[in-house]
This record gives sequence, C-alpha cells and structure tokens, in this order.
Amino acid sequence: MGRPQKTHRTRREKSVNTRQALREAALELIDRDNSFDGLSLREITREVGVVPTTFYRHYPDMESLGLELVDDSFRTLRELLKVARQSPVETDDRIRRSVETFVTYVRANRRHFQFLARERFGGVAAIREEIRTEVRLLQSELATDLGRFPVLNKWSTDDLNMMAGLMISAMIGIVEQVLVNRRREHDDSALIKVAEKQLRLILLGTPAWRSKPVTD
Amino acid sequence: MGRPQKTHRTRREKSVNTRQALREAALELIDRDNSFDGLSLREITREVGVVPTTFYRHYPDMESLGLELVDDSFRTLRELLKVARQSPVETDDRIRRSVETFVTYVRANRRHFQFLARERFGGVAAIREEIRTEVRLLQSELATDLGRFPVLNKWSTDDLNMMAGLMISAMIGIVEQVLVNRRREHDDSALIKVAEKQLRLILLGTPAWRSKPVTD
DNA sequence: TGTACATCAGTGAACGCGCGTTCACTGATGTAC
DNA sequence: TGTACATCAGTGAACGCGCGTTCACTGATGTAC
Repeated sequence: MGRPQKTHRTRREKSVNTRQALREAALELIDRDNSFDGLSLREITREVGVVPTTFYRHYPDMESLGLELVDDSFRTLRELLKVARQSPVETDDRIRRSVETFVTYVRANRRHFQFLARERFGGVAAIREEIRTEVRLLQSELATDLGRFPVLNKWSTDDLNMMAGLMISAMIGIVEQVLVNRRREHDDSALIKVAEKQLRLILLGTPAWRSKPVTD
Repeated sequence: MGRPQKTHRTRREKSVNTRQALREAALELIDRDNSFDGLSLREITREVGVVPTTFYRHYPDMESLGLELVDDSFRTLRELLKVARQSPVETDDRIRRSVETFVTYVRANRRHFQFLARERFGGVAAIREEIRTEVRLLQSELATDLGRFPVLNKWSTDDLNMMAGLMISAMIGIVEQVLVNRRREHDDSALIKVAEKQLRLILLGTPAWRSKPVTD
C-alpha cells in the first residue's frame, strides 16, 4: 500500500516466483511418487495452479527444467562442501562431525537428493550425464583435498582418485539410507555411526597402503 | 514335421515364449531409453509383435512384470555368488580374480543390472522395496562370509555388516561405471584395477580395526 | 507528473495422439471317453 | 485310433482420458517522452 518500490516489482517477482514454483512442484512430485520422465508438464502446472501453457513462458521443454534442477541440487551441495573445507582442520572427532553435518544436510535437502538419486540412472540421458559430470568433478576435488593430508601427500593422483571414489561410493550409500526413511524427525544416529565407521575403516588402511600393491 | 512330441507342445511353448519375450522387451526398452514407469504397456507389446491385449494373458499389470524382472535379475546374481563362494579359497590374487569375474558378469548381464540401477530409486515403490530387500539380504550373506575369515572372526555382527555395506557400496559404484559404457567390447581393465585397489584398501584397514574405535 | 506504447506472464479453447482397459471373437492345442 | 468338448493365447474394434503443443487473446507492469 505505502511501498511503491515493492509494488513496482510485483509483476516481475511473480514471474520469478512461478519459475521457481515450477521447479519446486517438479521436485515435490518426484519426491512424492514419480521419476522425472514419468512426470507430465500438466501435472507440474496443475500443482503450481497455472494453466499448462504458462510452462512455456519459463522453459522450452521439460528437459531444460530437469537440467536446472540438477544445477540447483549441486549448487547447494557445493556450498556445504566449501564451508566444510574452510572449517578448522583436524579436531579429534573430525570424521564424526563431518558425517553428522552431511547427514543433517541431506535430510534438510531431501528433495534435491531424492531427485539426484532417482535421476542419476533415470530415463533422461541429458540429466544423467549432467549428474555424472558433477559427481566426477566432486570426486577430483575431494582427491585434491585428500592429497593435502600428511599421510597422503606421497600418493599418486590415480590412487587419490581411487580413494576419493571409494569415499563417495560410501557416502552415496549413506544418502540412500537417509532417503529410505522420509520422516524428517527420523533418528539418524545409528546411520551416522555406521557411516563414521566406514570412513574410519578406509582411513585405517592408508598407512599400510603401497606396502604390497605398489609391486604389481 | 516328424517330431510329434515337440509339435505337441508348440502352443504352450509359444505362450511361455511370449511371457518371456514381454520381460525381455521391457528390459530392452529400459536399457535403450526409458525408466520403468515411463514405459507403456503398448510399447512392450509392440516390441514383441503382439496385440496390446495379449499382455493381460500373462500379467495383470505392469507392476507384476516389473517385480518378476527384479526376481530374474537377482536369481542370476545369486547363482554367480554361490559359485564364487564354493570356489577354492585364498589364492594370492583372489581379490583381483573376484573383481574380474564380477565385472565380466555385469557386462554379460548388463540389461539386468541396468534395470536394477535404474529402478533402485525409480518411480515404482513396490519395485524399489523389492530391490532394497534383496540388497539387504545380499549384505547380510556377505557379512556372514566375511566372519569366516581368520582376521575377522572376532568382529561383532554390527561391524561385519558395516564392512559388508561398505564393500557393496564400492561394488555398486563399480557397476555404475560399467554401465556408463555400453559397448560390449569395452576395455574394463582400468576399471577392474580401481575396484581391486578399493577392496584392497578396505581390507588393509581390518588388522588395525578396533585399536581405537572400540573405545567410543 | 501524465500519456502513449511495448513487453510479456498468464489465459483458455482447440488439435491430434498414444495410452490402459473392456469386450466378444477365433482357432489351435490338450483332455476325456 | 477317433470324436466331442474345454482351455486359453492371441485378436481387433472400441471407449474415454490425459497428454504436449498451437494459437490468438488479455491485461498488468515497465519505459520513453
């Protein structure tokens, strides 16, 4: 009423909101039941409460929306990892706390992770490839990070990548477990303990590494 | 012509074949492009070369067919593992050879694994749950097997399960890599080396296990 | 500040299409006598 | 061995439905003067 600057932008804001609402409706519907390529344009617009043709004002087709969902999902994940990377290094229970943070984060963003898990091998090739590219990127970043640790700074790039791949496989396994139970209040402590142990077991192997494998 | 016993059964055989052909067509179409719930009954019957209504002579709905595909996929996998379990124990390069066998097997049965990978988080709840149940079963069997090794026979059931879970996560990661490259003649040797190293790294950690984690 | 014009998000009718499912049918095979 | 009947996999027409996409439209907001 008395806010000219705000009402000034109402129309544009609404359009931005619709665009975002379309993505959120897609996430919601995927989480609720379907896979992305079992999802119809009309379902999405119906969920948002606009007419089907409005969809085309924002995306040329479903695939574009899907690719943007991949970007959304990884953008937030990258932010988490960036913060984690900058946090004070090497407290005693660093592993435990990292796992806790990660699991909490997955639960807070379950629809994004649900989407990634479902579409990583889903029916739309372009989306699969985009996800795969991002995961590979994450893996090589993790490999670089690992190389900075004293125990690992003599390792070859290949071996660092191998270890990063194993850690990511383990974490994907954990993500899957988190997703199985959809309740937000679910007690994840058992899950966190197992994940922590798995990472610890991997790390325990590192001092002994190359004692034998280096010969073949 | 001169084989009465065989022509005797032609009709029945044909029906068995159609039933199987429906499942194979579904696998083929899923491998080619779609996810299961983006797949239509008509596509499947079209692929087989029968009229859509024929489908109902064999399955009440698509979900039943999907569940049978899960059974098919795990039945063959179980057979592989059974053979592996009975094979002569403890040769020096046991890990390497197990990984080789496994990767070769995944390639030979890629459509089944493609199906499992795609539907493990796919849009059909009943199928997801069936797959999850089977994987959990596999994990507990592996945990039992692990407990028979000298290094591990003092481990708690929880810890054996933790380790089995980690190994399965690693192998699922490997399966995914195999599936990315669809060519049957693809050279998997690099992949096999990485998988072997990952398992070796896990095993290297086992002697040191419990030196510290047991206290918390 | 006021007016005239451009932009563009959202509308609603309409289209042709492939879908799952029903139904009554056909005709080959299996079974009883 | 021959005949009469039951079974049942596969057929083909028909149905109503939700789909993606087109089109000309409306009307609020932003911009130029």
